[in-house]
Amino acid sequence: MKNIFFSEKCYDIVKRIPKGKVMTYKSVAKTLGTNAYRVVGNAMNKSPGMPEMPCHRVVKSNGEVGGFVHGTRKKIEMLNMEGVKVKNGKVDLEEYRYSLKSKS
DNA sequence: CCGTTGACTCTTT
DNA sequence: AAAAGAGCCAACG
Repeated sequence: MKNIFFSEKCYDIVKRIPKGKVMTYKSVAKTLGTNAYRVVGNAMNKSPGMPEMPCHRVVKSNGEVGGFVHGTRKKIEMLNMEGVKVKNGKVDLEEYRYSLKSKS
């Protein structure tokens, strides 16, 4: 039993997203066993900036990139560099959506 | 305990 | 299709 903040769990999940894949805020929250998609976003925003923190691989459910500290546009370019093709500011979730069980 | 805050999501107009 | 409203829930003061 780990008594860590919800945010910490989010970071753990996000860090597990493989390159070239993306996860929606909702999926991350679901993986953590809750529907607090908002808290996931908040957690990313207040992200400590730890290394290997691909917060840019977390997107909205409708495929939009969402927000980013350096700007949404920057995030899109990063995703493209990772191999995720972003069309008109959107990601093909059908192709890049990634699922992960938060089994310890 | 209560109110505010959010890088969200879904439904209705 | 685009906009507005309602709903979701942890962290903070």
